[in-house]
Amino acid sequence: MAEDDPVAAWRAVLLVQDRVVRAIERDLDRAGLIPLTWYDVLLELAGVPDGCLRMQELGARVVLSRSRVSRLVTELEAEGFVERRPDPADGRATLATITRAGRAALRRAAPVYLAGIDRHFNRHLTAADRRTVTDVLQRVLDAHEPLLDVRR
Amino acid sequence: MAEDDPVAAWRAVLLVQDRVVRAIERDLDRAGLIPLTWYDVLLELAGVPDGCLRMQELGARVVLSRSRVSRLVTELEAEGFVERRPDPADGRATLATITRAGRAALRRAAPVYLAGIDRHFNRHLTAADRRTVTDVLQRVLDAHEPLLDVRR
DNA sequence: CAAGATTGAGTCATCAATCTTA
DNA sequence: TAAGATTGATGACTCAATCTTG
Repeated sequence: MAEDDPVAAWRAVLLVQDRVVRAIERDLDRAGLIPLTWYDVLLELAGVPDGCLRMQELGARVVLSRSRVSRLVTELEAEGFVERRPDPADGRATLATITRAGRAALRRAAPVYLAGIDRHFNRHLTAADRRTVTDVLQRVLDAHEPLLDVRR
Repeated sequence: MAEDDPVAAWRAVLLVQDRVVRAIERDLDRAGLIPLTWYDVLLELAGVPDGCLRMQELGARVVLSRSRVSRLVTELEAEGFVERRPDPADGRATLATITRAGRAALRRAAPVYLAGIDRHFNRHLTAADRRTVTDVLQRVLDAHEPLLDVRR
């Protein structure tokens, strides 16, 4: 078995990300729930005390560009899951706030999302494996963005 | 430190994939080399004995849909990096074959690509970490696609 | 009819330019 | 002048429908 392939670990990350994301998206779609990008945005907002974040902050926490987040928030607003309001502290900034309906949609999707992560990913790792993967990849991430922590 | 977050390891995979892919794409672009999707396709073709693969096989090895691969091969063909020919064994199938020019383009991009993987990913892992990540994620992959091996 | 590949049409995502406020 | 956010234009990607051969 060739353990010395310098690209194997990286290829594994690429392939696993692709297969697992597709699987979870399929699960959510089949259950008639919100798409994964909506879930990720709502989850970030729900995870912060006031339920609101500046557009920029939101973009940094998610794997999407600022402009994509802007369009996504427009869609979420149309659905009543998020509200936009100006930041009182800085007139240039916009705060996206999760609504009660947004939290409800998130709550409905959560079981399927968590079950998906479990079934398509966690199930195949021991607790120790998960810890190692988290720690190791956190170090990679630190090199790219020192302030981002994968643990919420 | 909260080691019990059931989503942390998965989030780490998501974020690392995004940050590292973007970094490598930027490196290739700055050096005036082929884009990452072209690299991946050419690499798969170069890695197989005859330098040719059925479109379907190619799609399965890369993180792209069959239709995307079809369009990509059209672009690569226009550039002279790949040739299409019918499979003599099955008239329905098309074989994509890497050309001499394709191998040359791959060879030119390889140093930047490999340096990117090293600088943006491998550098932050010990050899033991890499092995663990590879083995663990290979198990996840096996559950999705039993026949795909991350080691070439 | 099923398998393999390609194409038409539409969605997703980004970059660069623009608008607004600091 | 720069920072924050949005929009116009464009490219990347996918799904479903189609064409061809087994």
